[in-house]
Amino acid sequence: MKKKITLKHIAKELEVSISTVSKALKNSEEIGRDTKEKVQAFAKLYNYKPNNIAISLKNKRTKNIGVVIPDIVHHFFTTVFRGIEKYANKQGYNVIVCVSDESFDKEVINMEMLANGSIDGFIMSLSAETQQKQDFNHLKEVTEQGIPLVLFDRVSDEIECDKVVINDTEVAYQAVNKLIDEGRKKIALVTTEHYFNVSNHRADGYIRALTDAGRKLDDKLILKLPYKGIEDYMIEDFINTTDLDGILCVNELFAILCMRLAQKKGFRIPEDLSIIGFTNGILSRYCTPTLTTVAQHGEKMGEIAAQMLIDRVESEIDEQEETYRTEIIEATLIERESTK
Amino acid sequence: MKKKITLKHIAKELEVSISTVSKALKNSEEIGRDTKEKVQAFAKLYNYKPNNIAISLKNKRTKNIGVVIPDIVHHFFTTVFRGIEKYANKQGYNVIVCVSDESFDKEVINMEMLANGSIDGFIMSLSAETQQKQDFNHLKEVTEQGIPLVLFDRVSDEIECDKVVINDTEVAYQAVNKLIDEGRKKIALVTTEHYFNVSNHRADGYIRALTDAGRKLDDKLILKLPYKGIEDYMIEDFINTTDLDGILCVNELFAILCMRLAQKKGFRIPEDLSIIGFTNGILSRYCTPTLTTVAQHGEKMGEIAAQMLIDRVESEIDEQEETYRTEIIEATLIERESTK
DNA sequence: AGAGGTTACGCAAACGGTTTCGTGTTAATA
DNA sequence: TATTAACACGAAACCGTTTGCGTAACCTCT
Repeated sequence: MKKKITLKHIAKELEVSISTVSKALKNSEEIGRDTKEKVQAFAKLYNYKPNNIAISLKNKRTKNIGVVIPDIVHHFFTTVFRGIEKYANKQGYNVIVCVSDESFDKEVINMEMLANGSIDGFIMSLSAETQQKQDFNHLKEVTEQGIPLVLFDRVSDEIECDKVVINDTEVAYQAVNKLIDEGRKKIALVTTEHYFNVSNHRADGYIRALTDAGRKLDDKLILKLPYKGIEDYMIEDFINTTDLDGILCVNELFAILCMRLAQKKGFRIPEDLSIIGFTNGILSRYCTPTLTTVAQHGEKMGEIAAQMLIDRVESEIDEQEETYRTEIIEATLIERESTK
Repeated sequence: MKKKITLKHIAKELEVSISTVSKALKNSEEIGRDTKEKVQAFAKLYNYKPNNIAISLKNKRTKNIGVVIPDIVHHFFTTVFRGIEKYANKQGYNVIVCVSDESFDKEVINMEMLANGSIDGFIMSLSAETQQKQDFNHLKEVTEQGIPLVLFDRVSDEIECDKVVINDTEVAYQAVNKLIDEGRKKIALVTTEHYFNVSNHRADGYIRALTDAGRKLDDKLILKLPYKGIEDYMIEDFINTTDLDGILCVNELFAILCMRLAQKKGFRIPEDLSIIGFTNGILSRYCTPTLTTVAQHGEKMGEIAAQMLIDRVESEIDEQEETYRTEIIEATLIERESTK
């Protein structure tokens, strides 16, 4: 077993001091040609690589970024993560992922674990429970310690930090307008409980589109589903008791479920019923009929979040004039077979 | 901005030595009651938390584990990751994820980045390119340095380390037998290029099942698809030119594609054609008809991999008698609508 | 009162680097 | 020949902890 070699080993072997070795490896002008060559050759031979931890301690910079997301078995979050990882890696950063599992407590614990020096900054999307409780103290503590934070998708106005979101309201507005243009008269919204900020924005778009078109709003056309533990009957009841010919769903799963259950009831899609979902995931592309959906461009979102974070991390501490940005990514409607 | 407080700050403020503070916080018998209380109160007040990096340097243990996987936007890998993260977190470990993107070079670079002290051990699944090249030097270097390594799913016999796999051959055998029991006469196999070990094992099961049933093997019934960049025509040609009534696909996507394109050609599923896939992902559950599939129990796989790794990491270095285990997880066939 | 034992704390090394500053040697200059 | 600058290198501090060991002060017992 060849244990990792350190500066000390090289120094002893070559009978020079540790500082000489360190400088020689950095090609410092201070060190003579011969010594440099000798040291560098030796280091290469033994495949010397400086210890990241030691460097982190010295520099007070870990080159790690912490990502805390509610779920990892989830198409949207993984695409965002891919973007983060891609950009971060390019900049020489590694990514530590923690999954909050939609739990407030886990989110807090994860952040505390990471905030004690393990990472240079956070990229996060709030857990369902955090959004519900509206308790953001753990985030505020972190930012007060001077640790940069970038929030994406599930954000909150109460937290002052950089953010990346999509134009939820506008794109929902567009989606509903598409349904209106198709001639749909009874357009439903299938959404989550109120505490998800994105769902609310999408609902706003839905409402605005209908009112702008001079339609009456009808509460019976809005179905709120729990985030976890959905049962078929919840949707079936809705479909059975409601007269509708178009649905906007705030996520992909809702859309797929609606489509399946509507098909089961004999609806032809898109002839009798148009369906539009959010999240351009794998389901949307491979279900039958394929699903018209809002692409959130998660990968781009991740890249931008990572860029914002790393910029913050690397900007000299003073120049952080506490002026935070919110980057808005333009989502796009991808038309497929579930609409006309 | 409240910067993180250190032992040194506490020591100065309380006019004691750093070591006294350290010991007091650990409730050492060496320190007097009064001092301990004073220090602990002060530490709590200022929310002192020891710096992870400093501790890592001291202990030569980071409490981080490195996960290198080919892809993150991929159901199976994310479920495995979830298992890893779950177990690791419970044991106080954090997880650094690097995505090799099926590239050998990225795999090597990622491992090198992490191997310089950032992590205590690796959990990996080999990239496509690595399997193709059969070049495992980066893995051997890591293990020679004494860094524990656990391979899952995409493993290789050439690497000596702990492994977690599923009983691919047996479960493929079972799956094909199910098709035989259904009375299928022309059972096809849709697989990947040869260099994926799991595909080969699954192919073995396919072949064994057919030969055990006294069937003649027919090369025409085997379709090899590229791993990326699949075009519809590749499958359509196969379906058009081959007489078949049953298909075993080595992954979920292949199964979904076969199903879609067969349906398009007028096949009724499962009446005319039975399809079984691998990976019990979201597609299998929500496509129409739902897909009979082999559940690989990724989460369990991840948990076991993490457990094996952490056991290794925490066992005293000497007792590693170089006796590696390969844990085999029993995959199970989940029957749905795509088979009778 | 002196020996011996506690008690309660501090010193310093160590982990593996980086970096500032000091210094001995040599060669160039006056 | 004495002065000095350039060169090449080493000592030591530092990042934040942990921990073995030394020791001053006090106590107890004879």
